[in-house]
Amino acid sequence: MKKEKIQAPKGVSEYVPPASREFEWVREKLITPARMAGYSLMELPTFEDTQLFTRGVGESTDVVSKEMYTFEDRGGRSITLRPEGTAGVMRAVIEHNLDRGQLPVKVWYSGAFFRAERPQAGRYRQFYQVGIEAIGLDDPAIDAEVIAIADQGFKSLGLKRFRLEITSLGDSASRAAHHIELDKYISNLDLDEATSQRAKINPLRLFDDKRDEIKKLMSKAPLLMDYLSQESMTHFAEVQSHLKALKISFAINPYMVRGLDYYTGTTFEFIHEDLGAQSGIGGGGRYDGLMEQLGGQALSGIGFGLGVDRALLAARAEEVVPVETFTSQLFIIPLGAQAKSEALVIASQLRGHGHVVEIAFGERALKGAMKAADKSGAKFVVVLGDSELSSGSVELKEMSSGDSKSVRITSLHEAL
RNA sequence: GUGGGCGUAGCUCAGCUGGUAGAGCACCCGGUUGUGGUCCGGGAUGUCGCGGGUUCGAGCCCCGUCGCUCACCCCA
Repeated sequence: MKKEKIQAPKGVSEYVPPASREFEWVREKLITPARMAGYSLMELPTFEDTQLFTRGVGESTDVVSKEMYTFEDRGGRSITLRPEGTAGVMRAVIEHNLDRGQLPVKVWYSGAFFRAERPQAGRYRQFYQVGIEAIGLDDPAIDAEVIAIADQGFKSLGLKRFRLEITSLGDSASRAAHHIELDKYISNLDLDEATSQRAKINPLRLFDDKRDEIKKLMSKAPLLMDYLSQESMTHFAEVQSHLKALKISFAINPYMVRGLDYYTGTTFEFIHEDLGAQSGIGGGGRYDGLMEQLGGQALSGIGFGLGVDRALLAARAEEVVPVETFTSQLFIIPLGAQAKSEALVIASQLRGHGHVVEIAFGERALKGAMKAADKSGAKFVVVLGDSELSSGSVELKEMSSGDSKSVRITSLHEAL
């Protein structure tokens, strides 16, 4: 009797061959620029004390208030699957006293994150992000470098149809002054219930509304950009001049809103043009009060999170995903039991020399095995039968040309 | 959480006004004994997402449910 099939939980993204190779490729490309800029790996738990997020990300945010996977563990502790990466990094930096050493602390991470949202194109309940954090520097140059690292990651994938938007959320004094004026402005608008409710939680959200009538209403609203303190303005101007020096094009978007409470100052977003509603492929910014909020020193920080799933969708949309990112060099077809045993030994030795080697297993006929070799994409194939075993040499056949030459088994690793 | 579309072989899909399933691709085997990609021949495969209901009879109709998908919302 056939048992009922068990399916993956709703809305998760998973990658199986052959698509998993594309995923690996994207993730590696996004990580590389961070490594090359001297960032070190931070490998953290996927679940944390719930308080880390309520306190770090902010209870008023949608992410915390309605999108977290929270449960009680067997010891009665409240645990949450991480919905984002920065809070966890801060917690670990504080816990391991990394902030007591040389600054800045520069780390990168990569892994799965969880949000209980309604799935749609590019939005999953378990998704993958690559991120970096640079902690303990106020220098605008580090802001530019962080942005440049993300930009480099996307460019190295071959992406072209994306843009960078930046803004400054200023310091807390700037925001407080603006908040009062914005509230005053919004209170005079005629809004529906849901919208005014959103405005109450975060008035900046209205700037992000997609409806034309709201856009129109908000077109004369006071902008945070106009309330920036002298310091914030200077900082932001320097970030921009660094970006220009780096030849990274950007647009200032004074309407940009980020959904996490900790952002301050420089804030940015990478948006892809071919992705539909979920077009943000990466984003980040400063979070100058976060560490203190979590019980650490009052150190500033800046970082980003890049969506691996979305970057892959973007790469597919632009058709820049390499066709074959994995091919073996040699495919060995053994004929007979003794040859099979010998094939295992030869393959093992060649792999020791750094060659990618596959063997035809099972009892397939030679023709079938050749087909398998062809499909594996292997560059070379050898047939290993009785005559080869006794002579000690094989015909090394190049699949693309069909040419072959006689090679001693013992010197195969040089011939490859 | 709200709304729209969809769910038939591994994949892409067809299936007329209800009469118990098909194509292409992929896969496997073979085309005389140990060499692939083309060509030819043959073959396996579906509880038609799941559960109810209407009917003599349902892949086609109705209800529910699960999932996928797109948008709102939110964001990576």
